[in-house]
Amino acid sequence: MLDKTFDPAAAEPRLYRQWEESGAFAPTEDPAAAPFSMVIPPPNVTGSLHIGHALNNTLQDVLIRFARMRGMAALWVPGTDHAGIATQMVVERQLAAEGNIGRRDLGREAFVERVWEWKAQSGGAIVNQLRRLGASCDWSRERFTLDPGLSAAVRKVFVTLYREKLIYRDKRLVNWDPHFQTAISDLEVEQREVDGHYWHLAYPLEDGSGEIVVATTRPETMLGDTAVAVHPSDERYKHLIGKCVRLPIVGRPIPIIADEYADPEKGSGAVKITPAHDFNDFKVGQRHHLPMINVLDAYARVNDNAPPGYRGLDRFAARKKVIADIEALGLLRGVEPTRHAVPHGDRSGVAVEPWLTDQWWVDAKVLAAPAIGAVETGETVFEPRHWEKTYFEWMRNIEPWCVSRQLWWGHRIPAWYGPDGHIFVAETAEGAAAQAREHYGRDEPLRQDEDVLDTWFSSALWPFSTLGWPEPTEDLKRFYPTHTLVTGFDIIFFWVARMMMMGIHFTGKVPFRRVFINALIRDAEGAKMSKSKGNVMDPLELVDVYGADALRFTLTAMSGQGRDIRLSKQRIEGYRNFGTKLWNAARFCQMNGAVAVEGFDPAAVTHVVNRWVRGETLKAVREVTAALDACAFDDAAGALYRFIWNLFCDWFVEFAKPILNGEDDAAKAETRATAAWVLETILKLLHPVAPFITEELWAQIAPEGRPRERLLIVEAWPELPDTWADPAAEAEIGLVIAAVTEGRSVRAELNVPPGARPDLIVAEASPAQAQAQALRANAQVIAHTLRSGALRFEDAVPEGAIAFVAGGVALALDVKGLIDLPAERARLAKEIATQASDIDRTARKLGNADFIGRAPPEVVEENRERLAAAEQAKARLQAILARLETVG
RNA sequence: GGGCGGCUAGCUCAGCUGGUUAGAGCGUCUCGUUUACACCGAGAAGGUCGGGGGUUCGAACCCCUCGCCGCCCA
Repeated sequence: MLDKTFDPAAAEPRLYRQWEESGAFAPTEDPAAAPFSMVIPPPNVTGSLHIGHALNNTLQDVLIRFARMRGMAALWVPGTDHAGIATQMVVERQLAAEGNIGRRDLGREAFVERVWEWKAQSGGAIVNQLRRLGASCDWSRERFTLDPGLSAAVRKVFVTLYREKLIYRDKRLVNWDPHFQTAISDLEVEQREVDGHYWHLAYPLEDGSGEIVVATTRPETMLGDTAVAVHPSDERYKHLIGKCVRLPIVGRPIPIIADEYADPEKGSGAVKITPAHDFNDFKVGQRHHLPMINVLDAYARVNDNAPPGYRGLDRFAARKKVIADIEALGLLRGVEPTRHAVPHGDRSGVAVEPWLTDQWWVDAKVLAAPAIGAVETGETVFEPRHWEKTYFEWMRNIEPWCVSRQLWWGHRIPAWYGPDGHIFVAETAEGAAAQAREHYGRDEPLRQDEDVLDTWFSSALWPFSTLGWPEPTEDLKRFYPTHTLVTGFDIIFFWVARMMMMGIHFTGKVPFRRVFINALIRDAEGAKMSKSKGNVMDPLELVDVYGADALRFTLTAMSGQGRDIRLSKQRIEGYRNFGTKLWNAARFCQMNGAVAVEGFDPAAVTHVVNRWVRGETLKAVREVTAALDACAFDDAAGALYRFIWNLFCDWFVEFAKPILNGEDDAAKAETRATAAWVLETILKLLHPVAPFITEELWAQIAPEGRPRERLLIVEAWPELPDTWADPAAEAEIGLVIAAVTEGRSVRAELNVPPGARPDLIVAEASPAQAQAQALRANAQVIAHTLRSGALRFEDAVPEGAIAFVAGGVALALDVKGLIDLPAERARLAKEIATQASDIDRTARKLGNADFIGRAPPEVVEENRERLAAAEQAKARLQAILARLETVG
């Protein structure tokens, strides 16, 4: 006998082990099986599972389990990302905490070794956390972005793109993170609103004929100014164009130039130009061939290109000094407070500097073109579709991608420099040496580029590098392109777009057919979860308390498309209860000997309750299947919830009770077998979302002595014939349900004592034959669920009975002496009013010639029927009320 | 400034290509221990679908406009 509740803590680890040991996570070898593959968005190797991972991986697991049960060769490739800057940051912090030296003092080799140690120590954590969640990844294929194979793929891609001139080295402005002393890509920069000032600085004209005032939020950059720009059509300054000002403090003469970048509406209309420290100014500088004077070093301290008094000053100290000096010179023309956006490094949190350096760039524009096309043609589709707009928006305006990072943890760039600076790009040092020999005519010492690649460079190859590319492996042949990618919208640019570009460029095929964008999880108040706010929900704690299934079901049910998820414990608790409900329904089946019967054919059932539930099961199977096919996870969860709780438990189990306790042995046996069959179908349907409890029940409800041949995880997904739809049974049981529901409502409203078992009267001389038959045939079932007495057929509602209408049939509960007359009158009056308003509304509609003329005939007919039914119901109720008046 | 979402019951959300009596869960209230389940059962209350226009026989759904809220990109 089952316990009263499921014990997830005890069962989950056992079940997971069972799955893993059974080999169920690997794709079937069956060559006839259609492939269904996914790659996991690799979490940071040293990270830990947060609630967003839980959502993302639950949805993937739902998909992969669904595919597996459908007999597909289901492969979910797991793995982790080395997460360059994030991981390096953690280890550097560790070093600092230990009072140790910085990484530069430690040296590259020792530092990288240290990171590997940290990876070895913490790297398994997140993978085990995925197991706790029930993720059925094929762990035998687990990959890490720094694995030898994946690293080889990275080098191959780099070298190929270099040869194709799609990767090049260039000196340009980059976003420089002075904290990490590395370049970062545009995507790693976030704009933060900060309070600042507009300082108005006067630059005296060189000829002494006056001054020109410029406004800036970054006065320290004036040390690197090489021009002042005014709008060409700005009458105020036209006469000054071509003249020079003498840059205060520095003393350098710089020209006044005409450029449309200067906005006459802003400030004085004149703008200082610092090409080496501002992206807009850089463009102006290029247009006008201005010198680019870099005045900051890698730490954002003022360098030797500035006057001596400034050298070595931090940028913020330099700002203060510039202001002070300008003021002392009498050139400060005003200060106004302002709030403006300042670019910050997303990891370091410090203001980034536009800084002029040599970096490696990927020509994203060229790679983007076919990636845009693939989504335009629908070769890859986004789900929900509207994310395609976001994708297009970015891809169509894509900028070159800075891929070099001045870090140590990552894929070292496969480029070597000769003594004269000549670049040799090759997959190996030997290859580079060979090129150099060719180039110089002799061996020359080469120096490998110190930099590593952006983490997202290797991530971009993930769908094919994990399958073995560039080797033509079996996996690659069978499982690429992958079927679906499940990820968050926050990495559409970082990751999805780049996989599209690299995938198409290197394999000629899109990396995935479908991209499902899952929602972002927030707390119950709608705030983004963050450690600093202290509102994070640890998925593992939730698993501890409620079980993995409850968390999974909650996340699935709440994953409505394109919307934030507000997660609350209350909700999880509700779905935990749902599991218990199912558990107890199974317990009921078990107590009643409802076990799977060998050779049972649901097609052959005859009892109307069984025929009905068979049809409802068919509907549920269709609904859940269609929903999962469409990634409509919330619909799938909703359909499961309703079918299991509101249909199977609330109605079928109740209907089964009188049959199982009755005298008809054939009906009993059939109902037991049907119940067992529906339950097993439920376990299959629910398994992708709630794998643990279903697998456990699958084992526990197996008939004594006959263990299951297979685990539920590899059972076949239900496919039921459409012929099992049974409109007649549906109509019959529908009437029963309506009668019981209405009857209960009436009982409650009139305070009929709960213990009373009043007779149910079919109060009409001649109800429709089918309906009368239906009620008669289900008298037992009705009596049980309505808690009524005998079912009687009478010509009219007898005195003292409370009448109601269900499914068009006039019914009454014979509660002589028990009813509260005034309450009953009020109830009837209210009911009549409801019908009257419906009649009114419908009649008005039907009275409208336009409606009759233009609405589709079936809609008109529908309304006619409704009107007739309402009028009939109203008439009946009025008659009863009238009689009640005379009685009372 | 550009773009994308959202605004439906006290709360969280469903409502597909216009025709439902606008739904669910939670919460609230009333009743209930009927041998699967109190992590339960039965019933009830609760919404002018953000405001205003328009299209249509008919709008929560389509169009315009305004107002908030959130996110992304400048």
